[in-house]
Amino acid sequence: MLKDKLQSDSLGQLADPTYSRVREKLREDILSGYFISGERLKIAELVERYKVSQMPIREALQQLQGEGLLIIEPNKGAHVRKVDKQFLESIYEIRQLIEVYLTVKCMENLKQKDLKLLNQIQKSYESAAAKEDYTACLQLNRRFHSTIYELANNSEGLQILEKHWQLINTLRLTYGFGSRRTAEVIEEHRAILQALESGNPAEVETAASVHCIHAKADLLAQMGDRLK
Amino acid sequence: MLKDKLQSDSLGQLADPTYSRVREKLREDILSGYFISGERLKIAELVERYKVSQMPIREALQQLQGEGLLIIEPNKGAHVRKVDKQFLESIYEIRQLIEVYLTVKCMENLKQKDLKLLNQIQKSYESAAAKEDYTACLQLNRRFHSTIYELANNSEGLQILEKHWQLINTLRLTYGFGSRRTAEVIEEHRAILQALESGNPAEVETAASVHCIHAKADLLAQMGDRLK
DNA sequence: AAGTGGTCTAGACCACCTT
DNA sequence: AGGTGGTCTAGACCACTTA
Repeated sequence: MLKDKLQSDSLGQLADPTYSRVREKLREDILSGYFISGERLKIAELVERYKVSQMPIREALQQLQGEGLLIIEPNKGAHVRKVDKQFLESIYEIRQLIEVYLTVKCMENLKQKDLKLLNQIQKSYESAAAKEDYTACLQLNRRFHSTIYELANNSEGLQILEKHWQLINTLRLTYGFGSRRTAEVIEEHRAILQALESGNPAEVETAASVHCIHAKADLLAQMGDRLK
Repeated sequence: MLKDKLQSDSLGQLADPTYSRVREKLREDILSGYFISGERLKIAELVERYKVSQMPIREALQQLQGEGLLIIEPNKGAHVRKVDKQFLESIYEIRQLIEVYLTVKCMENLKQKDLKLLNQIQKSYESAAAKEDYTACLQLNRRFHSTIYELANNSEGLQILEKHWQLINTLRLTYGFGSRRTAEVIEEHRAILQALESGNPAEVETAASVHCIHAKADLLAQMGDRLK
């Protein structure tokens, strides 16, 4: 029995609901610049473009509004939020506050086995980087950080950082992938690990800050003139 | 020509779209404890309860997921997020980070006319408090802070704080309104204003922190045993 | 293997902005 | 007043879970 409906990806997992796929595609189309900043998104056009009906489109729009990429006004529709330098900087400023806070706070609950796990993830990252497997790098990078954040026991902060991740990850995939920053990332993660092991909050704060600032600078540099 | 459809509120403004009204009502019903923590919300039930069809329900659910009150899993529906002490504390921790940051950062752009406006808002607050007009107090309190936040030029932080406001405001309206905290709020706002006028960042940081910590303590006290 | 409940489609309705 | 486009309803479809 052939299920031609399934548009499962190469990982072989089941197809997501339509609204999820539309959301991903729309996010890409906004961040890649297909839709112009400030443009009004008309549902009829999107229905045409993505070949689905209104409901999944609207759900996707709601979700992207939650991510800050759209502004929806009742009875007036959705506008694309300007993704300019100022927007990205505002996100990274907030990110830094939260990342540093959570990384320091995780020390309260950090056990030996957690440090072991982090070191293990780090090792995997380093070997993925050596093999130039950047997809694995992205995933391991994320796992490294979310392991730390989850230890901090702060659901709100975690949720905000997850939201940002969607956005940043899409930007990374759109503009220059396989960043040559892997070597730097390895250094910075090592510094964070070492600081966590030392148990010195000030050291952790510094290491986390540095990592975040560099990540921001790298992304902005990669996007370069396409911004604004 | 009678428009019996309009369920406009006492302020005389036009009725919001159905999904907005459903969202507000649902938020109330979640925060007031009508729905139990972790309960699965079935669309059919909500259709019954709010007397509307599925689409506005689903849009409201999406938006509340964005606010962190719900967790939606594809093909599995929506669960109510536990609104317990830990959840509220995680929100206030993040709030404090952002509030303090934005309040300090607004100093970069703060002009004389802005200080004048803030003093004016503060004066209005004090006279509303004297008249025990708590609805006006809530609004003026919000205006005081959003005026400051907007000067900080950080759209992401502003958006997060707005999101929190929806939640906190609903909690305030649900549990003990007309808080006896107005006198304290007046003092704390004065301290913030004075710090801003002094131009001393450390002083601003302290004043903003204190204000946020007290707000949290007050809300938790008001909710008291109803938490957990 | 049936049932429950989330998801999608098509079309009607109605608010807002033109002429 | 007419048109454009957002919003809502009803019912079909289909994924996931019970027995």
